[in-house]
Amino acid sequence: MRDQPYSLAAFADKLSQRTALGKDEREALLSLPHRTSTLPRATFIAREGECASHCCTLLSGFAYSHRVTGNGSRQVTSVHMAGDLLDIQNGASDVAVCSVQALGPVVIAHIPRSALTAVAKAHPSIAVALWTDTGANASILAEWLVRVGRLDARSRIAHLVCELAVRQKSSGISAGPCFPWVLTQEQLGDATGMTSVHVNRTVQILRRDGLLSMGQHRIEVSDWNGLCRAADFSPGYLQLGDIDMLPSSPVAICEMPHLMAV
Amino acid sequence: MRDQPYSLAAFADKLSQRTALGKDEREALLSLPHRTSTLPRATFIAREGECASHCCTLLSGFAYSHRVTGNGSRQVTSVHMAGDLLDIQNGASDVAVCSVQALGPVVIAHIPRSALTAVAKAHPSIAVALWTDTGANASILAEWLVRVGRLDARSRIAHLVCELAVRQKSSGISAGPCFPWVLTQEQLGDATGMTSVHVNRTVQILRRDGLLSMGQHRIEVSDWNGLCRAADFSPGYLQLGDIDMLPSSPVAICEMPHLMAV
DNA sequence: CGTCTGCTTGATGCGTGTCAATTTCCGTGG
DNA sequence: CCACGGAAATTGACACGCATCAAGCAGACG
Repeated sequence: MRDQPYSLAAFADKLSQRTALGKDEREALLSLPHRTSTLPRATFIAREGECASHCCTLLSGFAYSHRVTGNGSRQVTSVHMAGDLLDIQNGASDVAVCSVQALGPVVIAHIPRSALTAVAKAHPSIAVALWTDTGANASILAEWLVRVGRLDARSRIAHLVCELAVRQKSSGISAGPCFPWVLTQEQLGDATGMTSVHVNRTVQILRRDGLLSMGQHRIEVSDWNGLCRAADFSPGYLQLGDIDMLPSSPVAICEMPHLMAV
Repeated sequence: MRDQPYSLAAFADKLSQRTALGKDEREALLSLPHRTSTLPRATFIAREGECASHCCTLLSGFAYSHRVTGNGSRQVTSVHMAGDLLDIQNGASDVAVCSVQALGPVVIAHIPRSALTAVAKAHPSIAVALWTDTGANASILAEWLVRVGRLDARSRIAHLVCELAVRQKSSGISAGPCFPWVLTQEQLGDATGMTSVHVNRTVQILRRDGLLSMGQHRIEVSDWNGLCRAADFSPGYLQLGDIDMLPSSPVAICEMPHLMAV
C-alpha cells in the first residue's frame, strides 16, 4: 500500500536508543537516500550468499534471519522488529551471511551501503552508534547461544518469549502482558534448536503452568515473574536500560490489523 | 615478564584485516594510551556484571568468553586470539555482559573506553572498522548458534576445530595442519553445548575416522577436507576472504613455548 | 466446500546427559 | 630423582529428554 508516509524515523530512534545523537545527526540519518517497499509475509528480504549492495532497515512489522545447514535444517539467528538493521552481520562483506525473511507484512527501507558508510564517516557519533548497536546485537546472539546450548526446552521457549516481550516494550510496539506474536511453532523451534513437535508439547506445559497463553497472532503473559524464573531470564544482555514489565495495563495494542493481515 | 615490547600492533592488524586503514589511522591506534599486563592461565580478565571502564585487547595467547546460567552450567560464547577486542559485546554499556578468562598465559592491553571512542570519532575509518569487525563477530556468533542448535555432536566438534584452524591461519598464528590447541575437553563441551564426557567419546570418533588427533596443547588435522565435510563447514561467515588451508607444510609453529607454560 | 498450512497427539527409538570409577598426565615438593 | 597430588582424560552402566514418524484435527482463505 502506501509507501510514502514511511520515513527512517524508526531506524533513527533505534540508533539513538543506546547512543545519544544530536539533531544534525538525526537529520543526516533521516535524509539518507532510500527506497521503501511493502512486502507480504514470507518474502525473502535477503538470501544467504547473494550480493548485498544495500542495507535493509525494517520500518514496520517483524522479520527473521536464518541459516540453513547441509542436511537442510534451519536455524533462526535473530528476530527483527521496527528500526532494526537487517544485515548487521554482513560487516564489510557484500555477500549476505544469512537469509532474512518477513514474518508478516513488512515495510522495508533499502539504503545504499555506500551512503550509510558515508554518513557514518561524516558523523562520528553515528559511526559509534552503529558500532554500539552491532555490539548489543552480538550480545543478544551470545544469549541465544546460551539458551540453545544450556537451557532445557521449557526454559528456551520461555526465554525467547521474555526477550521479545522486553524488546517490543522497549521499541514501543507493545506495552503490556499481551503483545503481537508472529512466530509459528515451527519457526519457534528453528529459533530454539528444537522440533515443532516438541515446541508444541512444551508450549502446552507453559500454558498448563499458568505462565502464558500463545495464539497464532498474539501472546499473553499471565505470570511475568514466573516466566522469567522459568526462563532464567535477566534482561541485562539486551542493554536497554531499566524496563518495567509489570505495572502495565493490559493494553489493546495487541490488535494491530496491519500485522495480522495476510 | 617483559611488558614493554608489546605494542598494539596485533590489534591494529586485526582491524585492518577487514577494513583498509591509512597510515595515520594506524598511527592513531598504535598511540592509544594503554597498559599491558601478562597474566597466567585461567585468570579472569573480565567478570560478568562488573564495571568495565576499559576495553581489553588480546596481544598474545588465547582467551574465552562465557556466561553462566542460573543452574550453574556454563556456555562459552567465543574464543579469542591475538588482536581481538575482548569486550566487543558490551556495546556502550559499562557493565560486562560476559566473563572473559585466559586460556593460557596471555598478554592483555587495557585501553580506556573513552580513548578508544575518541579515536573512533576522530578517525571515521577506524569507527567503521570497529563497526565492521563487530559485525563479523556477530556473524561468528550466529554460526556458533547454528552449530549448537542444528548440528550433532561429531559435527559440532569438527566445526569448532575448522573455525579455529582458519582463524589462526588468518591471524598468522599457525600455518599448517598442526596448530596450538588450548581448550580442555570440558571447555570444548561448554563451547559446543555438550558434556565433557560426550566430548571425549566424540573426539575419539573423529580420531578413529582419521580426521584429526587432539592433544592437550596441540592438534593435528590429518584430513582437512574430510573434517570440513564432517563439520558442514564453509568459511564464508568468518568474512576473512579466501584462505588456503591445504598447501601448507606441517610447520613447527605448534611449538610455542610461551603458550605452553603454566 | 475443498485445500492448505499450522497445530495437536501418540508410539517408539536414539543421542546425550548423568553418575561414578579409573587411569593418565604433569607440575611440584621432598 | 622419585613420590605425591590434582587436574584432565577415559571408560562403563544407565536414564531421560527430545527427535522421529505418522496420523488426525482445526482454522484461514479462495
